[in-house]
Amino acid sequence: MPELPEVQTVVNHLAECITGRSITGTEISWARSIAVPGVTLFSQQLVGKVCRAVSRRGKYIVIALAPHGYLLCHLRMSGDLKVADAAAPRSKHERVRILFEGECELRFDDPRKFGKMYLVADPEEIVGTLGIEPFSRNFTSEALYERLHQRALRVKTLLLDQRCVAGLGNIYAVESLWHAGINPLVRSNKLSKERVVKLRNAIYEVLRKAVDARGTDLGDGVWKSGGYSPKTYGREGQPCRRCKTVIRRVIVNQRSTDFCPKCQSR
DNA sequence: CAACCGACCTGTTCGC
DNA sequence: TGCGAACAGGTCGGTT
Repeated sequence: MPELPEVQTVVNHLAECITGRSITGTEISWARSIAVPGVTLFSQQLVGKVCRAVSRRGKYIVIALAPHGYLLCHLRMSGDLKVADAAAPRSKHERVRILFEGECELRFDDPRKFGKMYLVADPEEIVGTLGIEPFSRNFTSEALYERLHQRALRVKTLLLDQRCVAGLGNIYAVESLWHAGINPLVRSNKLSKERVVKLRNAIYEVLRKAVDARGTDLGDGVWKSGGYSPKTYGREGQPCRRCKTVIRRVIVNQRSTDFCPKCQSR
């Protein structure tokens, strides 16, 4: 479900609500939501810590704790993290609750149970292998070109590889390729410098607009607040927003991939 | 080396 | 209306 813009939306919410608060307890109803360490250690080490800051790396939420340690969370397909009043009714799919002083709690909802939380000394243990952060100054067309040309994968496959660019998922990879006019099946190492410049700019613009819109609303009720409206993703059979050609769908890496056969020809 | 497949899970939608 | 199949925003490890 969540890609970079949706994760950023969660981060903004958490930063506002739990920064400076201290943890008083935990409730874990699905043990496998805790990736590391074990459930017991996780709870023991969390109690008494203070939430120092909340940030994001790729699709990981990073909560810095005082006096030490980091709580990371990956929402995977269906996860959501929100702060709620202790008295507020709980959702059906709540997996972990982290209790704070002042009757407020962090709730990890995750219907499909794919999401994970990590309590570590150094976030690099988890996010160390991630690629370029799209909003950092390192995200240049030169850097992207170099990474695309290191391998001969279909360009969309490489965009989904978090070791290349961190934060893109199926929706925004599809959207970026449409904006850049690049066919998803093209080999990454065959892209010219000019096309990589277009791709870099498309990725940056798509993500920036989606963050501003607080993510995408796909109508399942989870990201209802998200106002980003995909131009191509999920529009198979409908006219291209640019040239009216019927949008087609192919499967790349077992993921649905919508594209315009004319704007994104080979 | 790149592509594919099954796991991990549950909920929703679609076709009959 | 009911029921099974297909599919869903992610990632990993093992095969082809």
